[in-house]
Amino acid sequence: MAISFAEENYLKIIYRLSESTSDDISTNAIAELTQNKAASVTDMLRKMSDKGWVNYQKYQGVRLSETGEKIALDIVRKHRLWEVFLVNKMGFNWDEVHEIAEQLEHIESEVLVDKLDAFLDYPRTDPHGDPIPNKKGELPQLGYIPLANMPIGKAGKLVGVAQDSAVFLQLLTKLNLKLGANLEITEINAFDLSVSLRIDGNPPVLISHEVAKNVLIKR
Amino acid sequence: MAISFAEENYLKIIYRLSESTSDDISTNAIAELTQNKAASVTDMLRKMSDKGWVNYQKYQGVRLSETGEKIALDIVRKHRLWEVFLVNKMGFNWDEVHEIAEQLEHIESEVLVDKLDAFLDYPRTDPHGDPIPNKKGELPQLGYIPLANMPIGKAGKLVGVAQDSAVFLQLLTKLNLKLGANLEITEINAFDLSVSLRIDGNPPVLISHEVAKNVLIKR
DNA sequence: ATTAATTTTTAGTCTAGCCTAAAAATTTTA
DNA sequence: TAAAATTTTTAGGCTAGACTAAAAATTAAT
Ligand SMILES: [Mn+2]
Ligand SMILES: [Mn+2]
Ligand SMILES: [Mn+2]
Ligand SMILES: [Mn+2]
Repeated sequence: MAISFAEENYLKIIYRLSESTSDDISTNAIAELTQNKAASVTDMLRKMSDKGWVNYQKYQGVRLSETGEKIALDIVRKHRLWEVFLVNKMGFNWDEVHEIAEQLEHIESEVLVDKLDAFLDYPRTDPHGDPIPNKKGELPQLGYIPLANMPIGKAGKLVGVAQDSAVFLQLLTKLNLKLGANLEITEINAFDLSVSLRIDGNPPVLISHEVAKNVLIKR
Repeated sequence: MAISFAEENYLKIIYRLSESTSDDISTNAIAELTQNKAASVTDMLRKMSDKGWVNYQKYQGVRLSETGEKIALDIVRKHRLWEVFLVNKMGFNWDEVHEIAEQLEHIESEVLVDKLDAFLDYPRTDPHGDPIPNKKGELPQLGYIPLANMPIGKAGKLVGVAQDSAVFLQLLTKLNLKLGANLEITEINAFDLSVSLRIDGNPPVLISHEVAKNVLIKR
């Protein structure tokens, strides 16, 4: 049996949750991202465990197996390559591509993915600065850090975002924060951790800590 | 509720069957193309009839309603545009694209289809010479006729195929029959209706009636 | 015009993937 | 450390879309 869209989506979401923690992933966390109820998640975890894609013990949370991670990385690769296609070739904005890529990531053809990769000139990152796994599932090491962690007075380049919700991306665009911009923190306000930020040498503007946490820079 | 892949496939297949007849389409004919059993088709026809996409009376066969035909034409449009993309931009051969387009045709984004259409320079036909419906569902009138119907001695240009199975397309390639080739029938053998054919001025070669029926030319 | 063959529909089942409500386990709080 | 709150699982149910086997309708052949 071939893998289903539902299974692919679960694996991808477990992968995403695993990126930001070394703990086992909870049923509830998965339920929130898949937009399903916890009971449905439990069901699916049992099935995927039987298939050997995850290591799951009830009440103990779940982790991807090696096979599961490979599958997840392949879907992530497709998702991000298609996003590059949509932005670079089809002229979409970076806040418009997520839903379409969510569908395109399930297209099944290894040859197509390779040809697409070549057509796009083997991009290392997607339009949000996220790294694109190669054919073998290896991620390029990018060394990106959240803007919120950059010391005052040092300059860095905006190279990615830690989130790709449309509202967030649209806010960045409004603030003139786009990929490649030169950033320097001039001040951090102790009260709310908001940040005074110089963008491309212009007079500083104020952004929230929430934004600063989700903007990725390279020094 | 959004339309499902299964429903889209049924509509597209009923459309395809309707192209070559004005009769109502039989349950069995649909079953053969969808690769399902007749009982499953009956089930689906009832459901699609309730949704107003087909006119169906049991034992009497089925026809697309106006809405149903619009949906079908939209899927055909997407299928054929994606085929052009795969051949012209991704470098696939014309016998390799059908299965992938079968998946891509279900991607839901009107904007994407329009952008793709523009990206491909508004093609009028797909890699098999089949007409691509426009946004409104109108098909360009191409005036293609089967090679088998061309009179002896007259010349025509190969502009399409009436079938796109991989074996057939590969045979054409082997026979050096590709889109754009200049064709002239020099002889038709009464015994088996096989055809002596001059391709681009070369010495005549023999092709079967079966092939001649499925090659489309414009005079 | 019957009978036989074929086609289509009905009836009953199955699986995937979801749901709600209730029970059980775990974690937090007092 | 016992009670309360939260999380997770179980139990039972639902729909979409398939299936098989049997019945009914239509079509073809005597
Ligand atoms: Mn998806
Ligand atoms: Mn992305
Ligand atoms: Mn399809
Ligand atoms: Mn085609």
